[in-house]
Amino acid sequence: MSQRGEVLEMAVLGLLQEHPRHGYELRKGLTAILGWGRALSYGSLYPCLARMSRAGWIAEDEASTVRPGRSGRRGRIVYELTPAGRSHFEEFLADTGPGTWEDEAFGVHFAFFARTDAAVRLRILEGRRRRLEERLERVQSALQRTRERLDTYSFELQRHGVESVEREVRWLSDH
Amino acid sequence: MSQRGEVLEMAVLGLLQEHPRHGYELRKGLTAILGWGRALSYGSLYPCLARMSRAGWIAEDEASTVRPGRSGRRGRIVYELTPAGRSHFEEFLADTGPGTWEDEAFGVHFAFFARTDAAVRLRILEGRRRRLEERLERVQSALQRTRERLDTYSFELQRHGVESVEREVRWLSDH
DNA sequence: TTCGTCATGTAATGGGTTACATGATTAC
DNA sequence: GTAATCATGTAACCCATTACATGACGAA
Repeated sequence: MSQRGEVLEMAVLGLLQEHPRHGYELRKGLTAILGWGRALSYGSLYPCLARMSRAGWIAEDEASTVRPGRSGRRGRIVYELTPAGRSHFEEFLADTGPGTWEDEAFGVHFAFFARTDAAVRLRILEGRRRRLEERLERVQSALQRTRERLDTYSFELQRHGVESVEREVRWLSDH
Repeated sequence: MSQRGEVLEMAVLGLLQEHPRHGYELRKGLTAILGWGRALSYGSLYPCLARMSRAGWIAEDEASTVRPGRSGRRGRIVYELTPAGRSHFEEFLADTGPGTWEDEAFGVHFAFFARTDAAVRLRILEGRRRRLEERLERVQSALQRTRERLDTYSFELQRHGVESVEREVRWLSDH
């Protein structure tokens, strides 16, 4: 569970857990959570919402949804979590399995840390740190094995990357 | 030029510019340069090499390539740069256009900074910094506009990300 | 009246991974 | 002998972006 591809879906569920939102509004939050340089594209977002709606995780909030043409207001489709969607997201939050520590999945877990059980939070953080340390080791041992010195710049790029996330982990450990 | 999708290709050219290599060996360097968490997959690498070979940027180094079955050694296909490939890569290195500063393309530029003209290097670095600053501003203004406070964690995640690259830029500025 | 933002969607494309298929060599 | 690593490749799939299509609303 929560292996791959579900990252976007989990981020949507997480945001909708806070309160109902329509797609255009969701995008802002998603763009921040996913933390790719660019904004999430509508070509990804809307098909994803349609899929999740068919899957029964989210549903239109009839009360706040506005159909275009009718009334003075703009058309917008407001989604809310279904009970199924809510429990699916809880499962995701509680999951500390291997897939959890993939970069993207970690980012989503991280974004909803405030709503995550403290014990689970720590396990995820520790797993993340272990993973980053392994990564650094692999890079360093690859460097030594081939004995073929990587460009200093590339190495520093790698090292800075690992370092910065480790700083974040430390920052989180202090709360 | 160097717009999209050429990232992997440029990294290959850059590594082959140092000395001829076969695919399996290239992967190690590519994995480090591209700096995704995971290793580059062969399903990406080999088709890419075939494409580049057809395009005339790289060619088999007959002297060191070993066909399987013949002789006591393992089969391996060693590639070298063609003159066309070499000049294509030089063009890429000299390019400081907007596309240059996309995250991935920047990583490749960065990896071959040692072989890049100092003036071009500075322009690329400055552009990168400008881009990162814009990114930070967008994040912050989005935060203020919506007045809907992002989860503290997400915000710190963003901030740390930008910060760490800024530290890298500073580090590079000092040489 | 024109431009920026709000708002939703589809179709084509791109560029990667995974899973599969194969086989030699090296280290234990 | 058997497991890990070396070495190359293909086909199916995943999941994103880009380009396109449409239209209302608010502000200059």
